[in-house]
Amino acid sequence: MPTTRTYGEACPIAHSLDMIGDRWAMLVVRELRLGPRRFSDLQASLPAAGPNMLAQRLRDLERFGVLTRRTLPPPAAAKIYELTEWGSELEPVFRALARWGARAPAPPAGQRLSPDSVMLGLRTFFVVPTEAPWSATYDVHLGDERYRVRVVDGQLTELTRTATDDPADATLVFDDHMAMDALTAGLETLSELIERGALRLIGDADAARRLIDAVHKPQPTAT
Amino acid sequence: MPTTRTYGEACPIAHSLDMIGDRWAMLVVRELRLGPRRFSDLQASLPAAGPNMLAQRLRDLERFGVLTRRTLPPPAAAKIYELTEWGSELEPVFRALARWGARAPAPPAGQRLSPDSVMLGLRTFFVVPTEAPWSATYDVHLGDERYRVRVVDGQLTELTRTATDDPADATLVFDDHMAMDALTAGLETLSELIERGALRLIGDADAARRLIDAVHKPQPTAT
DNA sequence: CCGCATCCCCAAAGATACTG
DNA sequence: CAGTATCTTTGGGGATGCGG
Repeated sequence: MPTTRTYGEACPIAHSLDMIGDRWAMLVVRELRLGPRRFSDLQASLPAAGPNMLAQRLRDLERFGVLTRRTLPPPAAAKIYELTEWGSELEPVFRALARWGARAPAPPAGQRLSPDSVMLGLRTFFVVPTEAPWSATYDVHLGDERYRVRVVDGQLTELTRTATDDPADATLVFDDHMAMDALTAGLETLSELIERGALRLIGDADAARRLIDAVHKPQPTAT
Repeated sequence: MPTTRTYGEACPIAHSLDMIGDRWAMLVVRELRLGPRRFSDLQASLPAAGPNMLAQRLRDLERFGVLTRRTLPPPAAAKIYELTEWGSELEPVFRALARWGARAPAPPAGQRLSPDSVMLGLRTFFVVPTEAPWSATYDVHLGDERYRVRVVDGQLTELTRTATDDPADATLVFDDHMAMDALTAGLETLSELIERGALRLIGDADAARRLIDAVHKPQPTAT
């Protein structure tokens, strides 16, 4: 009776890890946090995981009920993967993990950081303001990627990849998505970025400022 | 350029997983949530992980700053492992993971569940009451294990393994720790357990009831 | 081109035995 | 008690192939 590959515990933590604890599993789920993706999209986002690994994880996660495989209606008959309702409830786990990891004594340096990850940082480190709540829609351009953000009464209610041309209250255009990361990390200010040309702001500048002010990425702990 | 064993991303989630994403790592940390443990304690709690695995993970986690190895002052010159301040800040991650796993469509059945895990469920599913906050200390006996619980103004401020004989306001004695799990899951009530002799209550019965009433373990989602 | 399946290789995981 | 040493097994990483 060799190892059963599960932890064999009724503990809900162990059970969670049985489902999403395998290597790459959480990162696959992370890639679906901003909306459905195709196999090749996932492969492009996670190049270090081979296609076999990806297929394996997608099968497992589908079996557990974390995501579903769906075929889009014609004419766009593409197969997409998307989180189930229950799978999307991993959000608090990501939030806690990201907040913990951001405070690591030895932060990772000089590594890849995708536009998606930068935008997810917005959701992760967004803090609902106790006073002066506001409402606004935003378009955020990160290089070639475009995102739609919606804040209602100080709550971040929407954050998706988008292709719509609906006008937003404010549009933030970053040529380099790392500039946006520096912004959310508090390493640079909106004004500084605009001055050095890393950010173009269209529309309601005050709304843009409110959004950025609500994001507080913690700094590493002193060792 | 062989595999770097890390995800190679600056994303805080990926970085967290680089540190605590390896197999057994999270469960090792879980074992330290109720206080320091010796190597042999950990091995007894995680028998499926061999001593080599355990030693490896402890080394890794120490290197990352999640836990420290410390030698107790004489005469009890035992080596113990305990979470660092930063390591103990994984608590929200465990909370989120446990809450998610508890709602799994296909819950794990008939598997091991340690007394420690049962007590940790108390912390995980404890909800601070919005009204009528109270304060009390508790002794909880789960088979041979004893735990000290402290609630101050409705906040669960302490939950540790203990050996003290300080009298508590209320003492709950379970011969079988699974009875306590059934209680926190809402499958049985305090009164039922007492009636069938699975629970003996000493001291302030009202305080005991308040504690149990504040624990709400969610049920699996309908599929 | 998209969505995998297959194959090979090596690094972790797992089991067992043993030692300071 | 607190691990290390050794050996076997398994799963991950990488490349390639192949049907739809």
